[in-house]
Amino acid sequence: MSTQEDIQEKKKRISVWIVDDNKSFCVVLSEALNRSNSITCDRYFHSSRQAIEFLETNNHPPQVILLDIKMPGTKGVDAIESIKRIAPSTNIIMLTSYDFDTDIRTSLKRGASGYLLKSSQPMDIIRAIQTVQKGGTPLDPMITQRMTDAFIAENPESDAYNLSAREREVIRWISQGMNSAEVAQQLSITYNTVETHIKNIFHKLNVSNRHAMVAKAIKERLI
Amino acid sequence: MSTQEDIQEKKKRISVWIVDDNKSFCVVLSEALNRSNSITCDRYFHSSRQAIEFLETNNHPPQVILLDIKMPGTKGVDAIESIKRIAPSTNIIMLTSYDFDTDIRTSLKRGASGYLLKSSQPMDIIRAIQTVQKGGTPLDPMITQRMTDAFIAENPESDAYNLSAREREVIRWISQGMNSAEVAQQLSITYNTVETHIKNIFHKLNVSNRHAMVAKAIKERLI
DNA sequence: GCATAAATACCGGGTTCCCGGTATTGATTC
DNA sequence: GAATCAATACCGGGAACCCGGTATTTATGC
Repeated sequence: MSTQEDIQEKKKRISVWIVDDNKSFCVVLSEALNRSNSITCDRYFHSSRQAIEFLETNNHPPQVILLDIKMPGTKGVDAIESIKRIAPSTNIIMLTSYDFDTDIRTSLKRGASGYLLKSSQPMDIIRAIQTVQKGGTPLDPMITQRMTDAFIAENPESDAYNLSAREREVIRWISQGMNSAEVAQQLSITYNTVETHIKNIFHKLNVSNRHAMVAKAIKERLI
Repeated sequence: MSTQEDIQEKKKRISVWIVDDNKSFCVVLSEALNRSNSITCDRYFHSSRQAIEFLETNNHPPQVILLDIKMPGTKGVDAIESIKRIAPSTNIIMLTSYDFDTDIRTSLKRGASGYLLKSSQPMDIIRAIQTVQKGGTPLDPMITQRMTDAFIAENPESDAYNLSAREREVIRWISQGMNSAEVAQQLSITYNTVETHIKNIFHKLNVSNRHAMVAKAIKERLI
């Protein structure tokens, strides 16, 4: 294989880190991942602390982190927010040996992109990494079912901000690219009212400008 | 059941429309959906045109539309963009009897949120509707696999706009709520450079302000 | 070596946004 | 009927954004 092809190959591969206290699990999984031609497992860590420290001093975060939920020291669930703060664009897939509803929910709430059982086949994990890079939410079917049942009854996070229908409507048009004047015309209300709605949304979502509002609304599916 | 409970019950249910030329399929599926306690199938249409017309004159779009991909007249794939234009927040799940890669890709590109085989059990469809409302992407496992294989080799849509790594980085920080000055500090470049990057992104994404940029970048998974 | 593209940097001026207020109406709730 | 909330509306000023330029350096490609 020539150097050029080699570089091209590397570019295509999805970069992945593993964070798991079980050393042999890390070795086995990283080898399996590297055998696939779409993923490179750059490195693995045996504690959240080590991974976060490396992330902070290094300016090349991976595209995906596989994060064990149950570890000595900082728990996986607690590491999510730190990781997301340092590397907002890195997708996190949680790995777990057991399945407590609360942990699943907490993880997804804090920014994890997926949730898999450690008993999954390497092929399933590879597929999950690919899925998450394309924007999907890889969840073990067992977990999906459990989540669906548990989540659907109560109100999801989406309702936590108490946005009114009108406010959501304003966000929708704003996210289409309209400015306040255009939204006003669209909704047949005055410019001032639109501005008031936006100010109220800012408070409810705890943001201070439109782009953050749009980002939060889309990411948290408020609109 | 009292009236209050009745109203509360209705509020919780996910509103769904079915668009499928097969009349008995519509009847059977809508009955199955209504039997669940989480979904209300408000109405069904036997052509995309009818559904779109109703959507235009009515200001209560459903939360989810199940859309057959193969219909006489306007094809399901072509209806997606019209539906998304009228009701941007409505999630669309495509139904299909067959599975061509191109159709799957086109549908997702145009804004569909999921893709199911019509041979799926009603229970699977119910779960898919719930999934899509929580932000997931329900895809039939058969389809997922096919997609993953086909998509991963070539560059995904995300590359169509030719955003540079630096530009994506700028969008990421902007979408966190930072202003240009803060992004400049974050990236150790000047305010002017950030503004230049943003201007260039505007051109590439064909938008004219930050909130549209953020919305597009997130929706099309550019960041 | 020359074209192309990415990343960097600067300027000026018009527009829009952001934020602090205040206030009225109508519907719901207690 | 008082309180609360959503939706409506207005004002003013300072900050940030948008857009039209121009320009240099470095890296990549042919």
